Amino acid sequence: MAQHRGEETRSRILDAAVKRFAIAGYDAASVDEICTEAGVSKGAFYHHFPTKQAVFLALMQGWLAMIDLGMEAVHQDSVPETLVTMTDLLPGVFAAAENRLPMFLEFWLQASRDETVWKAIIAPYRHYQEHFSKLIQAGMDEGSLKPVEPEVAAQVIVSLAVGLVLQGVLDPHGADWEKAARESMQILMNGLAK
Amino acid sequence: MAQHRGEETRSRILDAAVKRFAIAGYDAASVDEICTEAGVSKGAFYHHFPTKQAVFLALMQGWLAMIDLGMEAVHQDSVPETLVTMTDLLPGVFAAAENRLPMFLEFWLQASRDETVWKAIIAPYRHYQEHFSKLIQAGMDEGSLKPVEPEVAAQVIVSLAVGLVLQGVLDPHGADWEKAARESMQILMNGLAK
DNA sequence: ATAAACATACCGACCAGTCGGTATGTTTAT
DNA sequence: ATAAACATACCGACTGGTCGGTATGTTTAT
Repeated sequence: MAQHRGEETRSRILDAAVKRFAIAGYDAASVDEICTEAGVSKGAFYHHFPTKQAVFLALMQGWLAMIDLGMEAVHQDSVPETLVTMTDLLPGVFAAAENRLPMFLEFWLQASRDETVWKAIIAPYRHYQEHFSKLIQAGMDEGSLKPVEPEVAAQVIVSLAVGLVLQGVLDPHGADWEKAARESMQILMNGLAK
Repeated sequence: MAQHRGEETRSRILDAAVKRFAIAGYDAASVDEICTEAGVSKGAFYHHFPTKQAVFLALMQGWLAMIDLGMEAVHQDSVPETLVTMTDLLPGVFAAAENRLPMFLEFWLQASRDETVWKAIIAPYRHYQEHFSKLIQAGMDEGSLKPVEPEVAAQVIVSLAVGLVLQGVLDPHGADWEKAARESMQILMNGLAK
């Protein structure tokens, strides 16, 4: 059962890292801290990950893959319904992510400065764009959406989502962000749907 | 003219700091680096600012005040026109900010973790929200907008702006963000205007 | 036995902030 | 007028501590 022990340690490190990164941020969260939180030695840490950044990247990949899965899973009868349903999912995302949300921002920031991180984040990110783009194209094809440029409409949706998340991070009690998300999509739909 | 020398030094430090912060980020940009960039000694630095964070804060305040001024300045005949005009301003903001945009993100991130920074950023931020809120209320009063909750509509607009800026930071060449901004507001207007 | 898994001690680089001292004006007293 | 007293601006070596990563030794599973 050697692998088991290893896997356990590895995921303890990952869990601890996400906690520390979320609270203190990537730079401020020290490897020693993460190890303590995980109840693991530094040797174990560097046995499983070559660098601190590798942990960060692993976390990011996992997060990205999760979003991707959740998004692809939603399929309603019509495109507008699908979009609204996705919006209904957002509160769950907010609640589940809670304190991890600042990490999302950290991903973004690191990506804007670090070539390696950027490459890791940009592919799935463009994938989202494309997903929405196709969704909107489908909506136009099925006649439920007005004719628009799918890419632009997709950008609008993604921008809105990103902006809502960001504001949720900055000012969690400044507004009812669940409601804002729902109403936002509603207003957008008013502009998009036939 | 002792003050003159002082003012000059102070602004050199500020300029250097914005450069270094933008390139390397708050944590990674060392005070020594900033001093070198500014052609100023560490003593001078700490003569003008009590801490590194004070410089960061000063920068942020200036930035926030600038946005505020720009926003308040726009007044067209009708509310929809005003909103569209504000969108037309965005490209200028993008261009002028260029490499400083990651700093904007840094502000956000710091604010989500640092009480001091948060307090400094949250007031102007809520002020923007309120500004848009009133604008939309005015639009409803003048009959150019559908009846909606002004706060929510304002959140949508701010979210969209924030999201667009963020994506501009992450993926500057991934899309025509100027165009995206303009079209976004157009779609929103379709949903909001009578 | 032996290799993977883990622990501990340690290294060198770096960094925010301090401090004693200097230089460049500016005011005051004579 | 001018020198002493004072104030502001600035310099750069130094400190105390942190942190990512490494080296080396020990345990554990097969």
